[in-house]
Amino acid sequence: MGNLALEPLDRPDGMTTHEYAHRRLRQAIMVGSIRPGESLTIRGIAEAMESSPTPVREALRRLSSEGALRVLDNRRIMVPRMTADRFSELVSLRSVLEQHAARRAVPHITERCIDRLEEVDRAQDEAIARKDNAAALLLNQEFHRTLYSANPEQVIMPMVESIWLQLGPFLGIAMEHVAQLYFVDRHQEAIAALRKRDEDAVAAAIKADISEGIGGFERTAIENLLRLAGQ
Amino acid sequence: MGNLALEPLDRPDGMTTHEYAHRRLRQAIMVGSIRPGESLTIRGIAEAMESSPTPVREALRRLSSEGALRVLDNRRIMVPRMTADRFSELVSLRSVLEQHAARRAVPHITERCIDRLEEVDRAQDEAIARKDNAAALLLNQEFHRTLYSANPEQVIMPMVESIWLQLGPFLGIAMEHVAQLYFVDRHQEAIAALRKRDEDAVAAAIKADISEGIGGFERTAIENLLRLAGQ
DNA sequence: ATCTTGAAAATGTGATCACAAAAATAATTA
DNA sequence: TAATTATTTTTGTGATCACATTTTCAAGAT
Repeated sequence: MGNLALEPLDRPDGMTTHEYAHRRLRQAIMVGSIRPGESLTIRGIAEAMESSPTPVREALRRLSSEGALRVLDNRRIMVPRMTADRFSELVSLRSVLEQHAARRAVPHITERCIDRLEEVDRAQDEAIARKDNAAALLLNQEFHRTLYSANPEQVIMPMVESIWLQLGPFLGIAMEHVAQLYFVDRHQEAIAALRKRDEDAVAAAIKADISEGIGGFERTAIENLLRLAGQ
Repeated sequence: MGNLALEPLDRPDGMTTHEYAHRRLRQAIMVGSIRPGESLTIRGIAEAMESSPTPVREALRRLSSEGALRVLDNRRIMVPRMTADRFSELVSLRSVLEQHAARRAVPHITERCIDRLEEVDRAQDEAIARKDNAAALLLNQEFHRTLYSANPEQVIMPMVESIWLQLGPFLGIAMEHVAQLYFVDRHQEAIAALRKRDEDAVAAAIKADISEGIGGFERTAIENLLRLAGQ
């Protein structure tokens, strides 16, 4: 069980063990470095991160509540397999959810916040230029997160993250089989709309960003990809 | 810590202890029988349900990932306090989410499923007639759940349940201070639309059901209610 | 009386252990 | 050789314990 794709992570002190385990597993799943169907064992993970079953089990339970993991009848835990139907369900929900999140953020947007968005977008462009898919993926998420988090009342963000978490494994597969992920960037469009505080335009930009990005996969392409990956 | 409003629940055999604890706490929160601000202790709950800290802690972690509980900096766990802003955020998200869930369910609706909806709606009307708020609440949820679950690909339902979970405590307060909850019933309208497989009409019915139901609380009414409840 | 200090109790956290169920492997039989 | 059974190992689960932090409460000082 040493083959677990779990990169060590920065651990601020005061952070509990279960919290650390949660973040590490979460990130691994989010960028697709744990293959769907691969079964995770509590002891294996505990050993890999030099702790004990108790906090790892707590982390796994949280992740299963977040939709990132599925508990089978055998009580074995794994990253859920992707299907074309599930994918389409996830993408359509993502679109609706993030459009709504964007709208609800607009009234709270500050110039300071827009500057930060520009900055993140620039960093993402650099990551794309140097063909660093994983970094670009994380920076893309960072962009969206920064936008939606302008709204101080955070009830939507956890759900958006849950969607990302569920799409993660598919992105991992896509990155393995497609040399270079095609990144769409409607971010500048979103930023321009934000400057004008135009909710409809912001929502439209987000919708386009999603539907042309991850939503751009054709159904048959997905089925082929999944077949190729032996799912 | 014996004053925990935790009614025992049916426990099918084979159900794990942490799962049982999770369901029991979840239901208590959902119908608003745990007061926001009341701090929950692991040992207290473990004692109340005659088990030990380990599985209870797992249940609490899951519930916090589901948005039902909040972990403070002191690591104490409590039901989040409601605010007028958070309430409005929750209701608007609920509306968007459930309209989408309803639309995605329509293509999968069967006659058998509509019959079941009729049945649940009838049961809810009976509960309302005998002024049993808690039962009516659960049956109302059952109606919505049955509808959305017609869609076999279940990625939306957990999020809808998360919203319900977060609104639960407020409903508990409302039930304490308003003698009788005013139940809106756009269910017949939804059923009629379902028979015609009219997505727009179904979504409209759900939207009305929510906005005239829990969404019908005026902002000032909510603030007064919360002040009254000492929140 | 109010505030401060110190001890005692309560609480969250994580490691460990025992047990039962499941999976994997070895041995046996047809 | 293939299928079946028996044995061993692995794994999930939950109770318990030790430790550190927090909270509570009582005694003392200002």
